[in-house]
Formats: sequence, C-alpha cells, structure tokens
Amino acid sequence: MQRRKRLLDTEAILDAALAGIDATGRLTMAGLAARLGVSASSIYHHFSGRTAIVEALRERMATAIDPPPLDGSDWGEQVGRWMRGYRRALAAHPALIPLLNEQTMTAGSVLLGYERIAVLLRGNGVPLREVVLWISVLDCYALGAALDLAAPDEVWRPERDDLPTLGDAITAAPRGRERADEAFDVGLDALLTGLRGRLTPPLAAGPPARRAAPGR
Amino acid sequence: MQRRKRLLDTEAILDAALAGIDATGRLTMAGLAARLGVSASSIYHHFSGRTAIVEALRERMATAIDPPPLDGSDWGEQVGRWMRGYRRALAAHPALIPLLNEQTMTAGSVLLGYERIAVLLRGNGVPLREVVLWISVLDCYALGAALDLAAPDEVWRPERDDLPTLGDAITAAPRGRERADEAFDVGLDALLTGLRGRLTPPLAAGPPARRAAPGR
DNA sequence: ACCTGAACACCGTTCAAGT
DNA sequence: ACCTGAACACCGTTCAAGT
Repeated sequence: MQRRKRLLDTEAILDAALAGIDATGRLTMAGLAARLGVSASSIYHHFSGRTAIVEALRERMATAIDPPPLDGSDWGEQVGRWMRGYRRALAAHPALIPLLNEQTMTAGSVLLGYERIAVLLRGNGVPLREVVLWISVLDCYALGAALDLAAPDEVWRPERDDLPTLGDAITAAPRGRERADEAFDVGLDALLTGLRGRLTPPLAAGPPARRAAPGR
Repeated sequence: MQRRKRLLDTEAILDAALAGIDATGRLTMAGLAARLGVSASSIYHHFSGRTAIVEALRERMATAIDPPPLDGSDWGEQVGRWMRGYRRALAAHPALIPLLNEQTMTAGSVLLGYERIAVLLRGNGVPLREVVLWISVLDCYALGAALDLAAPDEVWRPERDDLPTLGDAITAAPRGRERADEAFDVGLDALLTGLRGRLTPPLAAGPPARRAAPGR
C-alpha cells in the first residue's frame, strides 16, 4: 500500500469554493470542508484563511480578462472592450461579486488592465494628474455594474401608488439580466462619449488654445 | 418610586447603532447592547433583528436627500444635483455603506428620487422603454461611487515595477477623499453629457437623418 | 410592556495530537 | 508534510422567567 494519497491541493479547494459560492451564494469554511470531504482545519494547510481564498478567486477571475492590447486602435474602443470583458468575467459568477467587494483588491491582474488604460489615456492627451480620475470613474462604474449584476431580479419594487411614471417605465423596460446588460452598454457609451468630449474641448472655448494640432 | 423608566426606544437604538458604525465600522448586536447599557436580547423588543436596524438607518440616511424638485430647470442639472446629494448623504457615514450594500433596498425615500428622475427623462424625450436603462446607469454609478467612498485611502497599490505609467499617475493625482470627490464629478459630468448626446443625435451623422431639426 | 440570563446554532481560526 | 478533533472566541436569535 503506497503512501496515503494527498487529499487536498489549492486548485481543488478553489474549484470547490467557487462551486459552493455558485450554488449557495456563500463561502463558509465548514461548508467548503464538507464539500471537499475533509475537516475544516485541513484547509489552513493550503490557505492562510478565508480572505486568502477569496483573493485567489479574484485572481482566477481576473485571468479571464484580456488587458487592452495597445495595438494602436482607438482608445475608447479598447477601454470599452476591456470594461465589457471585466464585466463578463464577473457575470460568470455573480454570487462571487459581494465577496470580492467586501475586501480590498490586492490582485495584480486587474491592475495590469489599469496600467494599459493609463498608457492609452496619456497617449491621447489626458493630463497626468487626471489619469487616475478617469480610471476611478471607470472603476466606479464597473463596480456598480457588478453590484447591479449581483442584485436580485427586481431591483426596485415601487409598492406605493404615487410613483406612476417609474412604475410605467419599469413595466415597459426589459427585466432582469437583459435590463442589466442593456443598461451597462448605454451607460458605458455615455461615459466614453462624455470623457472623449473632455479630451478635445470645443475649438473656440477654454482660455489656452496652445495645443493646436497641425497635422491631419 | 415611580414605575421603572423606559430604557430603550427606536431612536436611541438607531443613534447608538450609527455612532457605533462610525466608530468601529461594524454593527453587532452585542456591541450595540453594550453601547446602550442593556442586554442584547432587549433590542429585539424594538426591532425584528439586525437587518431591520440597517434598513431603518437607510431610511434615515435617505431623508437627508432632497428629491429633484421638478421646477422646470434643466434635467441634467436636476439629476446632477440629486446624484451629488445622494453621494453626500452616503459620505456622511462611509462605514454604513457596506452594510447597506449587503441587503436589498426596500426603503421608499430613494425611490421617490427615481420617480422624479423618471418624470424628468420622459419630459425630455427619453423613450419610455429606455427610462429604466438610464436610471439603472445612474444607480450603478452612484453605487460604485459609494463603494469607492467606503474603500480605504489607497485603492490600488501597484507593488510591481512593471506598472510605471499607473504609478506615475497615482503619485501625480490627488489622494484619498479628494481623489474620490474629483473623480465623482468628472464621471458624473461625462455621464450626463453622454446621455444628453443620445437625446439629440449629431445633426449630420448616423445613417437615418429622418429626424432633422428644422428650427435653429 | 419591557428587560434579562441562559441557551442554541453557527461563524473563523488555533493547536496539540496523530500518521 | 498533511490531516484530524477538540477547543476557543464570537456571531445573531430565541425564549422562559422575572418585574
């Protein structure tokens, strides 16, 4: 009889954790242990604790997102593609989103996307000081959209009769996942158009018109 | 000696809960009871449980937001003002935000704001079917901005050396609360400009120019 | 009607003990 | 090196018992 077989490894633990989150919406050490058929304390030989598991799941999720390729195509297209990819990766496991939101991000993969976006913005004339502001805006929107994705189907249930317009609008609009998808696209377009508008201020406005573009 | 004085009432409980959240960032029944100088089980005579307390705090927070007045002024201005008010109310107690986010909203006060916004959008030509999409977008952005507000001062800490542009941008940008405030305004402006652009499509662009505006 | 203490089921984490 | 059972400190909630 050979040496006792290894019962656990990090991959198996992460698989079980994600499966459990998808199935139950929660992650408890006891539940995870039961799902793995081991004792709860065994898990601590592979992860320092619950938060480390969640952080590893964030990293795994992030590898599914292609960072902007910096291939010379339009920056708005690239940012838009990345944001959509980010959201798609989150949408694959909506129940994971609240867990990700309850602890600060330390994973590197998402940061690479933001680095690429910083390069794009700089290359298109966004002042260095403002780059972080723009990224913050994108991050806020992505985070909010992720929360929206994790929310129950009926987000607002107007119980009162004195909200007639909202009620009509809700019945006329798509519901559930479809509503979230369409809203995300509408908002992302609006955001990018608005930001693009800040880039090239109206030709005959603003005090210093020092940055005239002679080429083209 | 008169009849034993009432030790607890809902207002005192909510005051203590909010003070405790501001001070510690958490809300536990035991901690709340200690702060009130009573037993934990006493609280259940005034609230059905912890979630009911959080929901009452949401309602209290919401009363600090003035809904759009529908006074005939520009819709973008009104929506912008309301979004800023919403965020200001949240910013007064940032530690409350994660607690609000972990349970679905059932409070009515925020819904009144959305009803007013629905009226504004309809009155300015947004198709009924799209009203909910626009409101979803605003809601996503407000939610994300709230999360950003609750996040620690340093949101992204690029530990690696291969993120030079992001690192430079971070050192050049404002930090902490100031960064969050400026970013919120930049994004809100961009969002509203972008949405406004959808309302009146570019005069000489897009395939069908069927909706030409003769005036002007 | 309001408050209490004890109890319950459930968390994450630690650690001495086994193999 | 890896796994276990028992224990610990801490959750939210319930309930019979007091006044």
